Amino acid sequence: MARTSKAKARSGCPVSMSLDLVGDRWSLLIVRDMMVRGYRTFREFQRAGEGIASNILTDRLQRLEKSGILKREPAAEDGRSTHYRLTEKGIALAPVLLELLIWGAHHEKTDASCAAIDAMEQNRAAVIAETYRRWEQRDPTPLLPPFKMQTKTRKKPKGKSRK
Amino acid sequence: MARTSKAKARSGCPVSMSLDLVGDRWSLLIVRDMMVRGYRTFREFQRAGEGIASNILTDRLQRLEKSGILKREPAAEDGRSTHYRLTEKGIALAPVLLELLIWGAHHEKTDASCAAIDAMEQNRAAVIAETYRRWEQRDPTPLLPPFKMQTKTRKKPKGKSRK
DNA sequence: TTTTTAAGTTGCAAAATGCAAGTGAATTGC
DNA sequence: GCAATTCACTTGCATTTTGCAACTTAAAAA
Repeated sequence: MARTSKAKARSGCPVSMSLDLVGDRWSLLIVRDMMVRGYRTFREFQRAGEGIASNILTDRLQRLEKSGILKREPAAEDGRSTHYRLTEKGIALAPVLLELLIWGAHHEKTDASCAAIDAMEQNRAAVIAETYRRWEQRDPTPLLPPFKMQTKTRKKPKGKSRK
Repeated sequence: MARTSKAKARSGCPVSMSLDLVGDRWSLLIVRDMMVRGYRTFREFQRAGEGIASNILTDRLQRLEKSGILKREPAAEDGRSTHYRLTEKGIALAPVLLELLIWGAHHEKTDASCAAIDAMEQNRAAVIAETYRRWEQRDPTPLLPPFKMQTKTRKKPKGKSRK
C-alpha cells in the first residue's frame, strides 16, 4: 500500500529529506530508466529493470508521482498504456545519478567502460546538459545502453561483456 | 543479520551497484554524519542521527565496513569505544551527498539556508576539496551544523527555525 | 469473437525494520 | 576497591516492507 503523502520527515536536513523520497533500492533505478534509457511504460520498467516485482513497481511509481518526481499521462497511441514522464524535479536528479554512476564505476566492478566513465567525469556539465535536452525534446534515444542483468544463481560470465 | 558480502548484484550498471551498497534509508545518513558532522562513535550516530534503532545501526555499520566504505578502529582514549572512519571509497561519496543536498534543498522544504546552498552550488569543487581536507587531516569540525529533528507526532513548528 | 497485451491487484510467505529491554566489558565517582 | 555509569552492542518480539505467483480488467489484435 502506498504510504500517504505526508508520511514521515525525519529531520530538516536536505540530505535526509532527499533520502525520504528516493532512498530505497528501486526509486532511483526507475528514474535512471526514464532519464538515460528513455523508458516510459510500466512494461519497460518491469522487463528491463533488474527484476522489480510488479506490486513494488506500482507502489514506487505512485510514490514518485506523489512526491512530484514524475507524472503519468495516457499514451496517445495505445489506450491501455500509460506513459510516465519525469517532471523538472525528477530530471533535476540527473547530477545525483551521475555521481552515483561515477562512484560505482570507480569503486565497484561494473560493466561500464572506463573510457566512457572518464569522459563523463571530465564533462559532467555536458552530460547533464544533454540529459536535459533529451528530456525537453522528449528524445527517447538511450544515453547509455542497458547493462547486462545478472541471473540470480550464477556469477557474472567471464567474457568481456561490452566494448 | 548483516548480509554476507557477496549477496546480490542486480546488474552490472554502476548506478545499480552503487544502490546495492548505499541505496537504503540509513547508509548515506551515516556517511553524512561522518563526513560533514565529524561523528565517529556509535553513540554519536545513534543520538544525533534521525532516530535509527541500535540494531539497525549495528547492521549498517557492519555492512558499510564490509563494502569498504568505512573502517573501525579502537578509540585510543577510551577502551570501550570504537571510532568509525571513512575510507577513500567512503569519502568519495562526497559528490553524491552534495548533489543530494542541493537537490533536496531546491525541491523540498528543508531547514537549510538558501544562501548556504547557493554558495555550495556555486563552489562544488571547493566544498569537495574542503571535505577531503578535513578527512585527510582528521579534522572533526562540522562542515555543516546538524539540522533540527522532527518529532514523531507533531508537525514542524511554525516559527522560523534557523536563520 | 477469441486471443493477447498493458497495467495493474491480491494473497501470502519471507525478510527487514522498529522498539524496548538486557548484556558485558571498560571507566568514572567516591 | 567497589558501586554506578557508559559504550557498544544483542535479543525478543511486533509491525512493516518486500518478493513471488496468480489473478483481474480494459483495450487492442488476429
